[in-house]
Amino acid sequence: MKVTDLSGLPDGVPAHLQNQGVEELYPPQAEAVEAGVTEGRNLVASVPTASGKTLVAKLAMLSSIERSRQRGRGGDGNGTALYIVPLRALASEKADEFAELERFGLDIGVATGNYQSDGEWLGDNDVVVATSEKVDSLIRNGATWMQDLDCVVADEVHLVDDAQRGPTLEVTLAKLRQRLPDLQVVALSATVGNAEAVADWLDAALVDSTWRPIDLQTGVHYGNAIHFDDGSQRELAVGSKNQTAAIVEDTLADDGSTLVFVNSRRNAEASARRLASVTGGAIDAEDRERLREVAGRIREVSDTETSEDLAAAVEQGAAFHHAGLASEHRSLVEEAFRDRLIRVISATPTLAAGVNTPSRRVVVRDWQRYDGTAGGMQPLSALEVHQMFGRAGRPGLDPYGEALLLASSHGELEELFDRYIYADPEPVRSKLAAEPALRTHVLATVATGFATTRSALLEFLQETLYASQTDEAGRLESVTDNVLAYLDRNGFLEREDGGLTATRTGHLVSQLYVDPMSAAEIIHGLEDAGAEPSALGLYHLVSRTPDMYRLYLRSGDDETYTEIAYDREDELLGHAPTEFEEGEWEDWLSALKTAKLLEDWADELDEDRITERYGVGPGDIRGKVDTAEWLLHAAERLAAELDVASTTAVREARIRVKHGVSEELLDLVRAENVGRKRARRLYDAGVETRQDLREAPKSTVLGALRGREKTAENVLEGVGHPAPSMDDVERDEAAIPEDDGRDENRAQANLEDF
DNA sequence: TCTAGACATCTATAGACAGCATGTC
DNA sequence: CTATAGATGTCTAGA
Repeated sequence: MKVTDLSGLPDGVPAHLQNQGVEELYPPQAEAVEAGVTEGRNLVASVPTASGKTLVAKLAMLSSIERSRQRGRGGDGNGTALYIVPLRALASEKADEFAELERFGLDIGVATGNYQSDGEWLGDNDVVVATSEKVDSLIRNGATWMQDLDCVVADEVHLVDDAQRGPTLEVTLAKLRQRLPDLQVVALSATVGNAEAVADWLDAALVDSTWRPIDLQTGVHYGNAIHFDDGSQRELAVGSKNQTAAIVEDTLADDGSTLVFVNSRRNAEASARRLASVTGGAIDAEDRERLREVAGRIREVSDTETSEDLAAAVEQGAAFHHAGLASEHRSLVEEAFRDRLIRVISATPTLAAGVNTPSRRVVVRDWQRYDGTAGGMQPLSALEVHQMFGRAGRPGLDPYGEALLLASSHGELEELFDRYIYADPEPVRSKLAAEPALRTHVLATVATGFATTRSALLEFLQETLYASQTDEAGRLESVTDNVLAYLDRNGFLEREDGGLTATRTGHLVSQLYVDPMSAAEIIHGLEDAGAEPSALGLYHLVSRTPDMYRLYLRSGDDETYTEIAYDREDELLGHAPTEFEEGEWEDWLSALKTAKLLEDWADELDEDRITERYGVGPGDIRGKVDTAEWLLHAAERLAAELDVASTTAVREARIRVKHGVSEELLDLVRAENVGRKRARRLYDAGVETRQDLREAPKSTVLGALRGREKTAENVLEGVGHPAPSMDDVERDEAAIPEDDGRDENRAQANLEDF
């Protein structure tokens, strides 16, 4: 099918596609059009990565907007298309990709937790890209523009299988469909075992294809050769002993790049270090210079050990990639890899699910992963491995892609072929009937008035994928009843003759988007607290909710934190478990460890000291701080609702953790361009408030900011200084901070604990 | 007695959404 | 209950 054959699209779209070099649709795209995506028909497309799913989505959205415009005749059609993604990083990536549609008069908006273009004005956009949680939250908070949706696209819909976040996507789609009977639903999925079941659930046509625009060869490396799926073999030059190194070397000889997937952060870092010695020799002077530049920018992001290790590897053309990295680190690495500067990345699965980083070769080095709940190593699913494989081959750039597994014995070679090369991906199974998932969604469904009786609630749940998949008729009902009882018991909703009403607190909890169990824990803690709970007490309280991903206890931590638990017993809120209740006690301690990290951050301890002390990466600090801030915001609202005395203390603890400063700096950090470090330097030089900043001698400010004129000007400008110019200002030597020395002192008090 | 290298033992384990109101080094 | 890489500790042979 040619693009010129397309109809029902805004004027100029086929011509625009031709300009981009698209003449002919890919076979799965043509199938989608034949199935009616451009005519408002529901569609499930189960196709491999990079086989043109995005164009299918664009065609669906463009045609639905065009239809809406026709209906609105004359006026600017007020319909909207919603594109749901699983990750925030993907939201901005997709929005950038859709930006080209602006030439057809479409506005693109983004809505995620940390970035929202225009509140209620979101509805003025023609296309909104959002995470599933954000969409759920928008529904809960009654965003009116959702009533005007014409088309919703759910990207990576196979993630409904995910135990934590899958139910959100599932319930969100079910709600949208129930509320808007004419809504067109397009679901894009990786190839899965039961795409037809998903299609049935959504009353959709199905395109189920394994077609790829670029050849993908899969195989297993064993001994000194790669055994491909088509029976062919490739002998590698004898050189490195290490399997991964041998493959990377071989790829380099062909001027290609390699993506190595491993099963832990530590392995990713170690592997990058080793592979750096392989890539280091293959880099010419010009690339080396550019790599040094990238390494420099990496070092600027933070001065932690992780940052330094990464920069050192990057200088050699290698890198690691995992969730402990700051997001700036991640994007620098991804960008340099796409620019073919970095030749090899050792990564945890972050990269498989995330943004677009294709590579000539993909090596799945570790096919098993530690899983504490299963008691040991578990094999990856075929679906996961296939997703990683899908990163192989850059359409239009590489002649082909290769995806490899590594075997260390002949038996393993055969097992890998059976398990991953020849195997079909697993079916998608809904995880909705788990209490944690239903807890939050049942409350939201009642609070938003979607269901006002028990039977209406059950009827709604019948519209989910879970209901269409289960044979156990009573299961959903009994879990729902458990959940209703829990919500009732905690005062979030009331049951009367089968009628369901959310209480005020219940409404608030639903809108705050926290797990009702988190809210219950916070409420108990706050009721137990006096007017002045300590910051540590509050950090501990939010750290032990199910919404906080706690730090692991490592060997020795047990004693350390048990001691702290007793030392600061009276600061901790709520009912403490005893040392003999093993599971609970351990949970209490890991929450305490997390709380200590937050306290250290709010006590202005240096980032690198924190990463060292808690064995985390710079990205982890950011993540914990973010989550804590969010939960403390919820706690603040709950405290106000309950009218307990601690509201002010909660707010202060929240703002301190947000900025990472102690109380005395709170005024300063509110100034533009002033963060925890600059605020501390200014304060120590005697500039203690924003008012001081305007009135203090400019030489003092310049000295405190270590003589950076431009920075000093920006800071003064930010607080409305009448004459921010630093021309002819001499820095005041007395105000210059003595670097490092002071930070060490500040850490002292805490160090004694360790 | 010292040291390099072989060998044994120990240790630790992926990912990341949400509210709200504005701005890091 | 399952594994494995890397760090650290211990042993041994050779000087």
